[in-house]
Amino acid sequence: MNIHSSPSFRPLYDQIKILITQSLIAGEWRPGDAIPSEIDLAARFKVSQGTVRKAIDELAAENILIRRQGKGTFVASHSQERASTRFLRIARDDGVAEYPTSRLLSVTRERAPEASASLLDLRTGASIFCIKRLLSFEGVPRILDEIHVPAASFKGLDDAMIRNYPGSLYSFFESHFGIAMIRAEEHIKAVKAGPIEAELLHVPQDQPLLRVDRVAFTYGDRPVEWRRGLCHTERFSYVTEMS
Amino acid sequence: MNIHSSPSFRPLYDQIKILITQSLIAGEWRPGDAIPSEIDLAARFKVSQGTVRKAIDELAAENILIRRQGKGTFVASHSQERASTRFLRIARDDGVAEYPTSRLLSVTRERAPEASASLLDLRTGASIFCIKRLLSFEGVPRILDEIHVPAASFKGLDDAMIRNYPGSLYSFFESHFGIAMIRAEEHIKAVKAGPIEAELLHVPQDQPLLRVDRVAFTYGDRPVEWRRGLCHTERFSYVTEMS
DNA sequence: GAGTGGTCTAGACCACCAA
DNA sequence: TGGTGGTCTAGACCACTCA
Repeated sequence: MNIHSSPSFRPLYDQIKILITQSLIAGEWRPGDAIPSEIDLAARFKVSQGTVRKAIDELAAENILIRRQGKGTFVASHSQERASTRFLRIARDDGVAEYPTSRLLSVTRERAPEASASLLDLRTGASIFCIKRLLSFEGVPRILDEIHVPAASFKGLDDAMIRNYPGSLYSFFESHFGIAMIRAEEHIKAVKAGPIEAELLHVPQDQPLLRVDRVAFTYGDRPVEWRRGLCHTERFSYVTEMS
Repeated sequence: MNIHSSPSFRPLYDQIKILITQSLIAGEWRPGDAIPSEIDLAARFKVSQGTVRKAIDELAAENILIRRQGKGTFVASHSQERASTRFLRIARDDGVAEYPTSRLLSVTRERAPEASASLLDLRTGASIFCIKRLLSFEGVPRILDEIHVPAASFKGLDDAMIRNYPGSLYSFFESHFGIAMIRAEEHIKAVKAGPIEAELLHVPQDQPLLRVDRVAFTYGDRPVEWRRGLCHTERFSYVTEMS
């Protein structure tokens, strides 16, 4: 198969990546599912197995697919244990792994403020759901979250659905709305606690807090969530790595 | 070539990775240098080009090597333009790219406190250099850094050497001591400015600051730098990505 | 045009898993 | 035992850079 025709040369495996991503967007394979074997995909796309392999390798490197030798290749899901810490970067300083408990404060329907609207590619004033919650470690409140998602993509979301769901919020988004978060960008500042945060987080007013603003993306790099977390970092840190 | 002898199976390309890394540790190829071509390396290690290729691919993914089509494969260096922002995650909120200016405050020889010693695999009290500096954007001081490096690895480091060096600190470490930083872990908290920080950063006492603790590693995942940055995040944010 | 990395293929064989 | 991903090879050819 020959697609080498400069200019605007695009490798075959890159085109395969796009085709696989399109199947993910279309929901042909859902989070947790196994996708067809490399040999099957090679036949389907009429390329060699090696080319499919390279496409899958890259998607696996982006944490979109997960390879398991002897079993198959799976669509990454936030319901898997290994995903629990992927988007939660706050950890105990003593290194003990602990997953926080969540207390839902409110779920309301609102008009998107300019700040989150522009980051979500919405018009200011577009309808969104606003979720507020409090995350606690060892029963001590540490993170106050405010989360905005477009109402159009999360039709029918309400308080009780979230409250009754046992897993993480992203796992909930997957199973109820078919929306999988695959990437996020965060901007972090140090701010003073205001009166509301101070009360909810059990800290004095003006306590320094980490303010973590996030935009999360689903397949095709489409932004679908904005959130702001205010975090009390006593005995906890935001942990990150760079290379 | 057959190395498939379970148990303790280790792929060939993984062994090649280790051999390349050892050459980097030994200084056979230094940051900025071109390493031999894939064909030459394949001959040297007596494996196929494809196997060398996979080893280099992984090292390139870790930002240890850099491939340039038509030119060769190079050892990553902090002297390259593309590296300027790799380990500097503080950026202007308005998105304008700006590289800070540095004012060196002091370079002293000290005994390692327990905190940094343990993270650098040194005995408490081991000899270190302590560098203090102030980074400014648009002439406004934003980041107060305290940096610890083992004296044994940075023999002869002094004030004037750093002051006269035109590039970044990591670029300086590379060119004068042959030590290349390839990876770092950071722990971030929100803290109050004390009197010293307040004065140097031109902020009131108790101003919330980002406290960024870093351990940086060189080839072979050897920790060689500890630093603590205190950062005034007005109109600036710490930016990070996850997937 | 020579040399480098980049793509694609075909085929053999190994490691791992489940039935 | 059969199916999956994982490794390794050999070879052909393309894209890019530089002299």
